[in-house]
Parts: sequence; C-alpha cells; structure tokens
Amino acid sequence: MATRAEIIEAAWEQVRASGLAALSLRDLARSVGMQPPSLYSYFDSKNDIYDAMYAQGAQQFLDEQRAATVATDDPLTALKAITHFFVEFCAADVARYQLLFQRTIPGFEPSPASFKISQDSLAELATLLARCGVSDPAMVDLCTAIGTGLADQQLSNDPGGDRWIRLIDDAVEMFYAHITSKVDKPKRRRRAR
Amino acid sequence: MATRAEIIEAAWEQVRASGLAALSLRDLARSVGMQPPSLYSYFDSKNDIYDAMYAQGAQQFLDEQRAATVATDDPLTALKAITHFFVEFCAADVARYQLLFQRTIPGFEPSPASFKISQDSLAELATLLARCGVSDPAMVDLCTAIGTGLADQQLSNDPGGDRWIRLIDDAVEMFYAHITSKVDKPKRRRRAR
DNA sequence: CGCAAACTCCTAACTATGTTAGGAGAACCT
DNA sequence: AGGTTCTCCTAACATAGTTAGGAGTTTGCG
Repeated sequence: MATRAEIIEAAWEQVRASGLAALSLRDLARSVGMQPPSLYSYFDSKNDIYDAMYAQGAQQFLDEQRAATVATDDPLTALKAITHFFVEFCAADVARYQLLFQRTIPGFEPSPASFKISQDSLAELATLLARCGVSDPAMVDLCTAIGTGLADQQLSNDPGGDRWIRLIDDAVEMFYAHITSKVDKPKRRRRAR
Repeated sequence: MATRAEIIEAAWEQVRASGLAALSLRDLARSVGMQPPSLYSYFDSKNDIYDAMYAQGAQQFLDEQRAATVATDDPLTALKAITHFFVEFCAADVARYQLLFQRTIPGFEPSPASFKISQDSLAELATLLARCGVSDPAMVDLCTAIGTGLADQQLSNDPGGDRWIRLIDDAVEMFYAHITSKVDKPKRRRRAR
C-alpha cells in the first residue's frame, strides 16, 4: 500500500510537527501502516530517507525559483522578486530549510545526485543575479548573505510572522544602491601594504 | 577528580570534533574517566549539559561583546567593530553557534537563567546600535539580519575561511549609507491604499 | 502456463543510546 | 563519633536504528 512517495510525505509531516532531527523510523513506519524494518525495502537507511527529502526539497527550490523569475527589464524589481522568493521559500518550512541549508543532522550529507540539484539552483541564481548587474562574485556573496540573514532571523525569532519578511524590499533597495554606487566610483579601497 | 567545569570542557571538545548533536554521554563519561551514569551526579540530563554549555557560550558572547566595544565617536567605525565581533565570534566555533543561535537539538531549549544571559546581550547590542544612530527597530532587525547572514554563509559554505568575513566592512558601509540616506529623505514610502 | 527471481512485509534479535535504581565508600558537618 | 551528603559504581530498562531470515505475493520470461 505504501510507496516511496507516501513514506516521504509522511516523513515531511512528522518532521514539520516534531523537528527535523526528531524523525523516528518507528513512528514513521506506524504512520504508513508498516513495521519499522519494512521501511528498509524502500530506503537503505534513515539518512537515505533524509537524502530523498533533500532531493525533493532541492527540486522544489529549483522549480519555484524558475517560477518566481519575472520578465522585467528593471534590475531592482527582478532582485526583489528573487529575494522574496528565497526568503519566503525558507520561511515556509523550517524543517526543509534546516535540511537544505544547515548541516544539523549528525551523519547526514546529501548524495552527489541530490547535491547536484542544489548546485544547479545556485548556478541559475548566479545567472539571474548577473542579469541584474550583480556579477562581481563578492557582491553575489553579499547578496546571498542578505537573503540567508533575513531568512535565518525570520525563522529563529519570528516563525510564522513577517518581522523580517517585511524588510525584504528595503534590504534589496539598500543592496542595489550599494552596487550601483560602486560602479560610479570604483577602486575606493586602498592597496594592501 | 572530574568537576562540572571539566565535564563541560570535555563536552565542548567532543562537540567541536563530532558536531553538536553527536554528543554522546558514554563517550563524554569515558573522556573524563567516569562511567556514564556518574555524570548524573553533576547534571540532571543530557539537555542539562547542553544548557550549561549554552550558559557558558552566552556568557562568552556577553563578555567578548563588551570587550569588542570601541571608544569612538565615529558611528561607522563602531558599527564595523560590532559586526566584526559578531561574525567572527560565530565563525570561531560552529558548534557554539548552533547551540546559541539555531534551534537544532530536538528537545532542548535553554533554561530561563541561561536565556536571560542571551537577552542581556541582545539588550546591550540594541544600546550599542542606538549609540550608532540605529534606533529604528526595523533597522536594528535589518542590521542583525546582515550580521547573521554573513555568519551563516561563512559557516555553511566556507568554514575556516574568510570568504564572507572579508565582506564585513563593505556590508557595514552599505548598511550605514542606507540608514543615513533614510534620515536625509524620509517618508519615501507611499501610504497604504 | 510454470517456475524462478524479485519484491514486500513480517517477527526476532542485535547494538547503541539516554536514563533510573540502588548501593558502596569517601567527605563533610555538627 | 555519627549521620548526612556527595561521588561514583554496577545492573538494568526503554527506546533508537539496523540486520537476519523467512513467509507470501508479484513479476518476468521460457
């Protein structure tokens, strides 16, 4: 009766309710009407379940990132759209955020296949940013830092609220003003001694 | 032979080596020359050990934050000092960062006494920021988001390196330009419909 | 069809975990 | 000196992930 997809869906529910690290194979098995060892017909180990969840989350990220891309010539509008997508994607599911973006499960790291999905997302993000005039790698890093910072604070200190989400537009305007001013007056930093 | 302090120190070593969530009472006991149940003479539970570590980490944060405060009239210099302290404090110890700033251990949350230390730190931080001209709560939130974003990216994607640490000055200048420009031309946002 | 391989699910059991029970011996305090 | 408390032990328990091994069903192919 239970398929891989059903098990993963049940795992998401459990993880959203009790926390990512609190996933229990016994509870998971019962919730799909199985005995615990029967899960091993579908997955090699608990970490293999995490890996399947990781792959699914990364794919959602990739799909939704593409869907969130707006067709506009205004870099600021595009940047805001990207940042909104990112922060709200993270805020929508703490457990998914922890799984994808934090390394919190002791023995777990994504398989190469799953990790590749994440890397593809990152590559597309870099392309999007470049199209907005953000091509300096340092500015890409700064931009991702702003995004993760907003997401992290939102999840840590106001889960379910919008205390940091409502700062997104302001933050992006700040960042955009910064990179455009840099183009005008470059080489402000002094040479190393 | 072993005291509370020795046990906590050994716990930090184990946690730094194997990850925060991988702390094992058996390994911990052996590393201080005890049998596992003997730890219960010093701590009520594993989470009680985490709590003691949390308190110690929060105290370190408070102390080092005070030490990092520079006596200067220049808000930008002061802001840079604060941000440098914060990001480098986080980057210095992943496990400590996870314990203090992320909620990753399933059943753990800090005791009121331990949490108070964190709140005191935050209150002092707010005072410091206010002295730099950052008094709007939204701008305080934006500032902390930038700090945690830099720290989070540094730890997640370049642990031990300086890929985001070296962006700190630039990020603070960006933020400072943002808040000063807001003072000059306020009320840029249009009224809600 | 017939038969073997593969799949799905089970019970029983192994190892490791945090934790409790209960007791022996040392240290401390009137 | 005598009782209390502290420190540490062994034995044991519940729960976790996992493995072994075997039923019953499904599937693939001659």
